[in-house]
Parts: sequence; structure tokens; C-alpha cells
Amino acid sequence: MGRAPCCSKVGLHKGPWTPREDTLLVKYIQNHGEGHWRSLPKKAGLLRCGKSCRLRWMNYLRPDIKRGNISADEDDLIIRLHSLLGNRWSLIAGRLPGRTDNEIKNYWNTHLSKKLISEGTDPITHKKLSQPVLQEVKKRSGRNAKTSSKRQANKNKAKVEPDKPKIHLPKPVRAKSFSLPRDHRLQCNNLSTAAASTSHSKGAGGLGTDNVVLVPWSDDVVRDDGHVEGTGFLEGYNDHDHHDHHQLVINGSDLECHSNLLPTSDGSLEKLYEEYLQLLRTNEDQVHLDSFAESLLI
DNA sequence: AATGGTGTCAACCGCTGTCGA
DNA sequence: ATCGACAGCGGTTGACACCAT
Repeated sequence: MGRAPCCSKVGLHKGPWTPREDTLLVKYIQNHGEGHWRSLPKKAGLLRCGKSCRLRWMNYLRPDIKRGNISADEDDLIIRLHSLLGNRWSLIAGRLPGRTDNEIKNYWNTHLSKKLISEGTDPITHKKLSQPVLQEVKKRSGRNAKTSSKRQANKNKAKVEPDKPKIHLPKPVRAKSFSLPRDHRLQCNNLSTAAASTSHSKGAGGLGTDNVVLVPWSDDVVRDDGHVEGTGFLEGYNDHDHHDHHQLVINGSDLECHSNLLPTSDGSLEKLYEEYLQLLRTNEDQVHLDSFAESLLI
């Protein structure tokens, strides 16, 4: 289709955000919620385009964002998800609590792709690199490895150790066969969280979902009509205030959203989570991961 | 101390998909 | 069926920080 850039208007600010702009944006969203990005800047008193506001909020100002200090487990999860999903950063980020697609993308490009290369793996195909290519790449990366890790270590000093990586409810997915008004799309995405707790209403954009932990059941059954029975996710909250709640969410191929509350005081959630981590770590379960990935892409 | 090379990441750009008029 | 508005995605850029020389 193509149309003029949204920031082409004369007088609009570009580049880094000032603290004052951040404050204006945060205050406006706290009072009015997310969305309506086009009209938001004017109403909030910002000389920015809506797109810029949305990006700033999504990638930086959202209260549930966890920045930096990506753990080894998260590394592993990102690599595995990338091997399944490719450069679908939004989908990958949707499975890591508090991580944004931009952060995952940057982290991939600056760290993980190099890490894979140094391990002899092609970061695009996830297949083994040939020996000559590998040697050449190692030569180059060896020179830079020190600086990267050292700087990363310094940055990490002041930060708190993150939680284990969690598997997350997908962000809203465009589905041709699934048609709802814009507002309802968000509601559907939040159905599961809304059912379990009302404390996630940080904004209209479903912020609460970033604290949701999903663990797939291991005994899925695919019906003849393509529906998946038992392809559910045990869902709990990463938020310490909500560790007493979790629920089952059926994530069928037609984006059905169902929910039931389950008790959690017996630690079954933790067990299932560990079970899922095990599943992630074993290559022979690649087939499970593949079907998991397919379920995200429908 | 100065300088050039490199890494990082916030922000921008261009595009696509969806929806409603 | 078409078009414009809007939201969102992935690729790219550029400013800045850091490091080696």
C-alpha cells in the first residue's frame, strides 16, 4: 500500500526521548490506558508521532519490562525458539517474561548469533558450519569476545538476578479465520489472565500477560479435524504477589480461549515447569517443540 | 592522553495485515 | 471492491560507550 512516514510532519521530535517526554507519556497512559497511538501525542502534549510513542512505551517505559541480564537459560530458550520460529522476534519475546521483541532482536544480533557461530552452528539455519568458515569466524570473534563480556559484566553488576525463563502466552496473533473488533482482540489475549486475577489492569494493552507462565502438557492428542485436544498450558504467575494462582488454558488451533482454576499449593506447577525445561533440553523431543511452534503460527 | 575500531541498543523506517467506512 | 487509518513487525541505522593500541 505505502504511505507517507508518520513522522514527516514538521516540528515533531525525533531521536532519544527526554525524561520529560517519558513522564508525559507514562502519565497519559496511566490515566487513559494504551492504544489510540495516533491521537495520543497531541492529547498527551508530546511533539512525537504516535508510532514513536508506541515504541517508547512498548520497549522501554512499560512497568513490567525486565532489562538486560539475560540468563543462560533464557539464552537457551531464545536459541531454541529461534530455531523453530526464525526471526519472529515478537513471538519469541512473547515467551520470555518482561522481554521485548526489540531487546531479543538486539540480543540475538549482538550476542547469540556470535555465540552460535563460535560453537560451530549457523545462526540462520541452526546447522553445523563447515570447518573453514568456522575457523575464520572464530578468529574474528575471539578478538572481540573480551570486550563484550567485560562490558556486559559491568552492566550486570547493579542488576538483580532474573527468574528462570518462562514460557509465555502468545502476544496477539493475527488470524485470518478469527475476526474480532480491535478491543476484543486484546480481551481474548487477556482472557486467561483476567479470569485468574483482576490485578493485571495496568493498561488496555494486556500488560499482565508478561507475568504469565505457560507449561505445555506432554500428552497432546491431535484430532482428525485438526483440533488439538489436551494442547493446553499450565499457567501461573511469575509475579511474587500472584504465586498462589495458576490455571489451565487451552490453546487450540482456532485460538480458543478457555480457562479453569487449579490449585497450586502442592507445587505441581513447579514440577510441570521443570518437566518442560527437561523437554526443552532433550533433542529427541524436537517433535514436541515443532508442534508447539506450529501452534504459535496458526 | 589521543585516536580509531568495535559493540551495543534505542529509535527509526518501510512494509504488511486488519478493520471499518 | 476499494481506500484510508491504525497497529504491529522485522530490518536497519546512528549515537554513544568501551577497548586496544
